[in-house]
Amino acid sequence: MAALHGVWTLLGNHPAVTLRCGMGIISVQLTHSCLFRKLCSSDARHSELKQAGNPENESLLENLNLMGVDVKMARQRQPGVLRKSLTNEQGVAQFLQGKGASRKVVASIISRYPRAITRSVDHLDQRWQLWRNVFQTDSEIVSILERSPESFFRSSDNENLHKNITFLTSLGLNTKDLHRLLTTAPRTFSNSLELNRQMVEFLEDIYAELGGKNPEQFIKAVLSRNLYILIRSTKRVKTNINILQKSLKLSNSELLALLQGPGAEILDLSNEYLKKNFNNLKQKMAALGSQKADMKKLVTNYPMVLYNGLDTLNSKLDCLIKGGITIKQILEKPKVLDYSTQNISGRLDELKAVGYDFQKNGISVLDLSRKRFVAKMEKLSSSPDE
DNA sequence: CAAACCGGGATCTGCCATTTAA
DNA sequence: TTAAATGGCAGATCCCGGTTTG
Repeated sequence: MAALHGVWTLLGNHPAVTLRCGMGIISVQLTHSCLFRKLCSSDARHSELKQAGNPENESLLENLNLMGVDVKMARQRQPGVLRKSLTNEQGVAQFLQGKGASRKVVASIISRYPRAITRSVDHLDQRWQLWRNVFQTDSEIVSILERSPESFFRSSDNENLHKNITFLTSLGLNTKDLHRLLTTAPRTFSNSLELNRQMVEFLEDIYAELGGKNPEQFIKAVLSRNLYILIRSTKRVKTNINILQKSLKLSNSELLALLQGPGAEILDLSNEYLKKNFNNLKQKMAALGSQKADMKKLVTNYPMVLYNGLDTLNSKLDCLIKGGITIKQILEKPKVLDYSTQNISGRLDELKAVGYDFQKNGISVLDLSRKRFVAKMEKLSSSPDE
């Protein structure tokens, strides 16, 4: 059974097919023929194993076409919507256009999240008002809708949305925090209140376990340092915290400081990615001849180092070393790793040309903003001796 | 004055699987 | 049984400049 399931997963991406073909042994045959028919047909619509009694709504299709909706995309995403007899595509389109969305944007929204057309105008009105509690203008909301239609439309529970806003406010997040949070991770709004609450409670628990005394500020610190936390699973965050603690052998207070400090920024990374980067960093550091303690120091001061993928990080380090920078210097100024390899190597070249002495002057020049760096270079070239 | 510190901006969705509702 | 709702996942940095400090 498990094997079968695996096979279906591998064959992939046709949950509707799988379901409709049933779960029994005979169904393997059926599944194959279903897939076969699907694969062999040029026009998915007609061969799609649509059951006899439930065809797509032709007039709806026509409407959508007229509106410029990519029907093929819509069908692929939410086939059920196209079979509904009652939809509100006109109302939704008018509503969105009234808020400043262009025809094209509306079409794109519906193409990417067809279920949008099942919402009533009243319902949309309500939802829009709720979003306006956080966003100052309609156009801000429109731009988020354009970016991520799903964030706005996936849930139809306005009451839940309202509770979420109340909840987030109750955590002590001010308007600006809220705005930042929802601009960046609009899905947060559509989470169930329960899900958001679970994450917050999970963080509070961790915090208490580690002996923290001010949960409210901890939550605020973590959420504002990592706006994606609330759209991650507690499992993921939990695992990452464990990875950090185990790999670095942190004491409670060290971990606490890390989490409410810069460490929050890497909590949303996928577990495997974090692990991989950790291992790579460990190896790389060892290869460069630094101690275990250095690793701890680096990650503690600058957790973002783990955000860099394996290749990126290695090439950055190599580039610095090649330019005559020592690991010791990098450990003192890990922020240089913030910049792209390109940027770093460009600067190294420029500095080399004027004979900059890193031993004497340190490597802070490397993590200046471009403007500041240019100014610095001008000064250096006009008075080459300092 | 420069260096160091620090937070924030851009953007981070679109898909799949499972559960719930009708 | 189908569609709706919801949870979860993979993906994989770079840069700027205001403010504080020395």
